[in-house]
Amino acid sequence: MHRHAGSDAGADPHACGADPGAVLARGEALCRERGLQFTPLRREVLEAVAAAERPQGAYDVAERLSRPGRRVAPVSVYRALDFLMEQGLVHRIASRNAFIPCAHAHGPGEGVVFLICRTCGGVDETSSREVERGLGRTLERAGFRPSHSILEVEGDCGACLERERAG
Amino acid sequence: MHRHAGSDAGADPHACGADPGAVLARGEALCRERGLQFTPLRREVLEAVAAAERPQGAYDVAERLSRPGRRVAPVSVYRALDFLMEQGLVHRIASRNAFIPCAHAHGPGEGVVFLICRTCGGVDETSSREVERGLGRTLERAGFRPSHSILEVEGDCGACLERERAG
DNA sequence: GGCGGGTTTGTTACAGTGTATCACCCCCGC
DNA sequence: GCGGGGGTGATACACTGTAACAAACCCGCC
Repeated sequence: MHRHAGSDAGADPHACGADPGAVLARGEALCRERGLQFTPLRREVLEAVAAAERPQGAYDVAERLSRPGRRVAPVSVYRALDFLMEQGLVHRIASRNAFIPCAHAHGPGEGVVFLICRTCGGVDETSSREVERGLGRTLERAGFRPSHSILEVEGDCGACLERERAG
Repeated sequence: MHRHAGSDAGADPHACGADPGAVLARGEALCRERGLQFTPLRREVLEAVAAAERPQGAYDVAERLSRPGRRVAPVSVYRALDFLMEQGLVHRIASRNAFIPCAHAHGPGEGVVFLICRTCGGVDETSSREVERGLGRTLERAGFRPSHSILEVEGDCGACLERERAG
């Protein structure tokens, strides 16, 4: 899954994980542009995360990439994931200890909302200027200077609600 | 710490963890009212979390409660924490795998924002109708029915910013 | 061509977080 | 007394993440 769920008026829609090819292409372009190495391992890890329907744990990825004759240790996956997160190519879902791909660039300070479906397990990513603005005001009132924030919502996605209604 | 950082106009201020006695009193009252057992272990776990300045891990609590002659296993602490969370007496900070006390009742569906200071490690709890409203609209637009959400902001709290400016 | 230095990866070991399972205990109602 | 349910103790285990060090690799430079 990792569909995009829409965002505030004016924001670009984007597809998170909808197309592994697009994610890989973005990773490659982005690394070239920044003079960083898009190594085979990093590519494979990104590919594994992007190909999955649901958030993948580091150990899931390690298992996916391991075959008889080639073992990929979790620690290697963690390093690749750290790199990919720094570059904004994957996100970590704190409430699940798992990772999802991200195919679009986030603006600086732009808030992201993760929509985690408890039925199908998929995760959508969206953003909201409304939430961002409200949060900014709230933090200001509290005298708190933010550096990073996570907003994860668990519930039922539209598709699963529809399926439930029909079935 | 666990100070209260203020909330939207009209919302009651509340002190999370500011007064362990108040937290315990609320726990006791709430269990009596709901016909649940506020056992010694649960009380001790809540007390340990409430007395701490910063979020406590389950293993921290287990260590705190253990003395020569009496060992409290982490698993027991987890069970107590699960109970306390269900009753809304403690919150879990997902980004830290740790727990903080909560001395006030949250309204149904009321959003809570955790402000995590990366300098002093303390956590403030606040709420914002603005954020809640914006999030509600965003979720509606996405066709997503929420059951539970977490909003954690990491940064620098006012006190630490002040201290930095002075020192 | 060989050398030095930074980055990436492999490997092992370990720390930290959370859960499953079963036995025991205690209390309460029948 | 006796059965049953909730709570706790205890052990073992699964899952998540990091530290430390060695080996491989790449690239510029002499």
